Amino acid sequence: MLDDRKLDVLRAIIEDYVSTQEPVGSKALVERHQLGVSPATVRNDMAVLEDEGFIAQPHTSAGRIPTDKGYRLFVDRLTSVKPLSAAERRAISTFLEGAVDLDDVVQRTVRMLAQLTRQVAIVQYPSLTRSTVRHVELVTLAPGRLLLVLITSAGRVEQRVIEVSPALDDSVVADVRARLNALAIGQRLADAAVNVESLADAFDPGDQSSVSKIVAILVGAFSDERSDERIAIGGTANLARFGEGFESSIKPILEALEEHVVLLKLLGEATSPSMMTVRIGHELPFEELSATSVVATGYGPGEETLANLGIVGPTRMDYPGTIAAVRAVARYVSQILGES
Amino acid sequence: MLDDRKLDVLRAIIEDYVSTQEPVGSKALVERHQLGVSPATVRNDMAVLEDEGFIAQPHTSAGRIPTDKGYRLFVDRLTSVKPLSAAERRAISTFLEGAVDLDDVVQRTVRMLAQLTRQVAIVQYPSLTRSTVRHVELVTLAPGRLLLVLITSAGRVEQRVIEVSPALDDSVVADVRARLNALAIGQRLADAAVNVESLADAFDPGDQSSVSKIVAILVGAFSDERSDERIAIGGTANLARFGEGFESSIKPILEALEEHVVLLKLLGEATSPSMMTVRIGHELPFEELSATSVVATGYGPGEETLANLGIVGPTRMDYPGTIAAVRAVARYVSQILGES
DNA sequence: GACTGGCACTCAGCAGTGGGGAGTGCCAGC
DNA sequence: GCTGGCACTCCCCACTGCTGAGTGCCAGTC
Repeated sequence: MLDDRKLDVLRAIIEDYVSTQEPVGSKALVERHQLGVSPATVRNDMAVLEDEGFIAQPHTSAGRIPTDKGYRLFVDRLTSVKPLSAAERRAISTFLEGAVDLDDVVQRTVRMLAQLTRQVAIVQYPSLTRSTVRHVELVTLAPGRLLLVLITSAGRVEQRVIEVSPALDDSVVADVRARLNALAIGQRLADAAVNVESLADAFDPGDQSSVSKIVAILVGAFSDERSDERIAIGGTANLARFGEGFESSIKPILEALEEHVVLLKLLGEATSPSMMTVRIGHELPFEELSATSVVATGYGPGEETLANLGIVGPTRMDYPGTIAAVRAVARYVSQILGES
Repeated sequence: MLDDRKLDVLRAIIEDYVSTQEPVGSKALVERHQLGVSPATVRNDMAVLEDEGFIAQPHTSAGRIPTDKGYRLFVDRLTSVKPLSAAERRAISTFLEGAVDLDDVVQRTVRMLAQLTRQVAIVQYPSLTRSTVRHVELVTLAPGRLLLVLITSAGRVEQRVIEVSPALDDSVVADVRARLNALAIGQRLADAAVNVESLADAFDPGDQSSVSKIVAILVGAFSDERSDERIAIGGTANLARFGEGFESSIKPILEALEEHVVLLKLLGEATSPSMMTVRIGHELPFEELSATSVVATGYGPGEETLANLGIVGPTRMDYPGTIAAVRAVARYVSQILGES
């Protein structure tokens, strides 16, 4: 049904449309690509492609534009990821390596991604619940006033100030700290939460209520899903670039960017770092975003996915280039997180 | 030169233009406002106002629109802040009081501000350098590996992991901690930095290099100007609302929002919490933002300014309402920060 | 002197018109 | 199965004339 030449025609249409943003006709197509056939032949192929739903005509006497289905076929079968240039790779790695803490890593990543893809970039902060405990610290600030610090494998630091009454002896605090660490270090946060739950039982009745409170707050920090929603956004200025007839699509995107819940859904369920998710137009679970595509992937050290990152842009985008950029950035971030 | 009626006319023009977004003519003006004179008279007044540069005509046979100078006069002399409704006040206070930590306070503030003003809201995180030290904590994570935690008066917590070699005895660590706190608590960060500088001299020669390192890192945290640049943005979706002819102005705004340096400049030098800064169109230090105004103020407990917050919107905005909202939000945040 | 009604004038915006051009579908021929 | 040719469609653009909102000015009135 779709022989090689028809696929070539589809590819050519998409490439031209992406770069010119205008419907492409048969004549222009043979001029710009070495298809080796005449416009008339291309027209016949186009008619077939249109029947199959891969391209469409905005109006009778216009060229063709790709449909979501056309982009889908293109992404799945007609393109191989084009590697980034050496200069780009170098730029990514040096820029990301300059980061001083997790916050900085995420900020830099989102910038880098926006710059490379010239789209709106979204980076989810490494999930707390999916990381492991590196260290728990508990210190007395003042009698009855404790500071609890939780450091995770991804370098995230959470702290809580706890008021306990009655106050705990320093020796008890030290004991709690030691036991907490013994039970939690190296565990995933969810497991650690279970492990520490009954810690208070081991203490003097007089201290139990205070210890319980500490444990409760630590468990709360372990499972704070608010922190899973933290997200960084960059490159919104690129939205203006989409423009010229794309203005109507910019509003729903801006709205989506405000709603972190929507964004998280767009980034999708955690995919493994080696997998790319590309969702095109109506494939997204939001009708208003029918002119929008999302390219996302997971990231994290090794094959473990800590969180997702990706970009949002018009369906009319350079998929090979974008996919390559997203993948490359995800790899570098993963690597950096692995090191620290 | 400008009698009361002319000022009334200017006020009426601004009010109508802000609500309709269209040039307003003399006839419409007398119909919608009780000016007590005929259109012809209004026309004469308008001619004077135009001569003085307070209003302008987009083209010969159109109504008038206010100039930046017109808005300026309006803001300075023709308007009194209209108080928020009781419901709005209640909404602000309950919403902000639900915040669990500083990050949350800032996030909620920016949301609230965007929602109330229907503009793009910007909130600068409480400045580190301008706050005082509440507590410094120093604990041993492992031999030669220390965790330094700095808690400021605004509730900000900064932490650093420090590797020292040779490792310090726990007793030395405790001593360092005690001395640091003695020197720093209650001080402004900048002063604290000076105070602790020569701390290392008091220790054994063998420990001095390690202590110096700790001090150096603490001083670094005290004066980390990166943290002064932290900013939260919200309500970008409101940009789309500006639209219809305002599209050309949306791009520079998006670009400004990307550049935190620009934003900080827009928010302006720290003004006291009781002062509002309104900068209109060309009064802003960026030419591209000539169709944009900024309403900003400082916030912080008491008369002390910790940082700024404000909104960015089209020059054509409801100044009285916006000023009232910004002021109210700033007060509530200040109050909340004062409590915690 | 200040206000008003009247009037001529200006000009953006809109609808209608018509040519040009890009692109198509189809068909007959190779 | 490909190609050249041809009739057809219809967007786009430039041009036109009209309408109406709005103005500036002037002479008249209180």
